[in-house]
Amino acid sequence: MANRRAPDRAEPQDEWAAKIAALDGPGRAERPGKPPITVGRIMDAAFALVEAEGFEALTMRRVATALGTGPASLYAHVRNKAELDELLIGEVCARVPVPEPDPARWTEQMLEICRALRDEYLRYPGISRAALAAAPNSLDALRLSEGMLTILLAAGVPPRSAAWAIDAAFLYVSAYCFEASLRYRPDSDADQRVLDRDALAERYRMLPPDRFPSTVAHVRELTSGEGHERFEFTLTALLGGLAPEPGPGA
Amino acid sequence: MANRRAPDRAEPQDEWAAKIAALDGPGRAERPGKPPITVGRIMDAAFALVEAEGFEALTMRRVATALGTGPASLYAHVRNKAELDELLIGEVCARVPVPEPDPARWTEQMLEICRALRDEYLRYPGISRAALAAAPNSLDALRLSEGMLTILLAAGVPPRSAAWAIDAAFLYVSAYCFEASLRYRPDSDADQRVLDRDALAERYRMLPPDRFPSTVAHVRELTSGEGHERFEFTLTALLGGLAPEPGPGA
DNA sequence: GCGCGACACGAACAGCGTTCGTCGTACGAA
DNA sequence: TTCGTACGACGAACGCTGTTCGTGTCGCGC
Repeated sequence: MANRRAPDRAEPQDEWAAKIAALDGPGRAERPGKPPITVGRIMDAAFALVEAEGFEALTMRRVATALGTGPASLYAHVRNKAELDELLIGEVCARVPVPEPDPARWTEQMLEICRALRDEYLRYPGISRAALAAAPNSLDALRLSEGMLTILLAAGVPPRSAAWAIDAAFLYVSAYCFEASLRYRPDSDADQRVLDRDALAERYRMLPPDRFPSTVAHVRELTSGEGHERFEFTLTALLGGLAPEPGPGA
Repeated sequence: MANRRAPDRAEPQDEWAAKIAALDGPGRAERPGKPPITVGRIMDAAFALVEAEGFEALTMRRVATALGTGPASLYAHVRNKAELDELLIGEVCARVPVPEPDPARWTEQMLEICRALRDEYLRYPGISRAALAAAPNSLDALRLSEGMLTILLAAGVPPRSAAWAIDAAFLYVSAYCFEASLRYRPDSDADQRVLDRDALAERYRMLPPDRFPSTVAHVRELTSGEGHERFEFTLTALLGGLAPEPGPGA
């Protein structure tokens, strides 16, 4: 009864409560005396694997091998691969600092959070795919959400707009990183489906101008964007639409 | 030599040219006299499968079974599962109508395209995951991109902003549909990881108010959004940041 | 010293994408 | 008409995935 494996349907609400209760406990208590297999060790191995070879290489078997054991051993500490994914995303979110709200700098503060999350995602190529699926299910992600919400509310953004904008920002950051991790695959020459900018521009230029006049006329703009300029552009535009009315009324 | 299977590295530029050249040919010419296995029949079976059981069920084996054959037979007409995915995404994009640019209604016209694409994506649950990977590699997707670009340029949006906004809009629509297809899984009771709105609100309310003050104070806004209100909100905000200066200057 | 429970693990199952080699057939050449 | 050939279709298999069952083995409490 104690170890009863939940039917994957009724229990999660209880687990959620347990997670919340554990908030005040010793965070991530890892006894240094014990050498055996742990959730922490599993996560470390998983992170190392993703960092080195990308999210596609994150396999229960490979994690187990990295830990010097078989795949079955992992399932005593992690219910699923999906749960492992969620744990990784949670840890990534936990690493993102949330600044104290400063209403004068709310846009910049939002960008700081998104940038930090982006960099953390990009450090583990492809991991954002898991984030797209698991985003709102983690307490650590909720911590980020809470931080953003506080910043936006303090800046005077209406609650509904703030809530929806946070959702959109999360979604965009994840999708951006996912796409970036596809484009930016240095080693794996196996599946070079995505093109670098020059090849893309070349392809655009090959298009028939009568059918794609705007595209061929603006190849440069379509393929422009150094570093994370597009990232900044999109989030700035998104947040710009939220600008509250600071002056006359309240 | 004629049937030389490309090393997956050098040829795609030629294939791209071939696709462009085929633009003027008889579109999707499918001889009604021949009953054998065709790319068209493969795509039809694939669409039916995804529509009925979601993108996860889209398997080479299942497509082959639906066609009354073995999986190996498909590889004569489709190089990869990835190529099959791209074909499906292309077909989906091809179904989205692109309106004639009307500078007075540019925002609404952009929304029309995005809504049509969204509905097409949502008709095939989870297919947008493939879109996130394959977006800019298809001529049909480029047709949409061209249409949006023309609309934005005609409205006076600066080219660089237009190009980047189109990218962001594509990305958002795909990510939105991907997330929606996760939340909205009617039949499969196997993996009920994602919660409906009530359960989510309940979880939010269980949070400790001292740690998540803004979240618990605005549960209603965080879980609100009937239908596609969030979709409209985000795209409107994104496009709102592009509003050109129609008046004084040029 | 003994027993019991919890943890670890080897082996296996079902399914995936993909490839190899063979088979059948249908068409062009003689 | 008959043969040769070439090509589309396919059965079987490979290596991989996530996951589970039953067994083993270790260490702690009594």
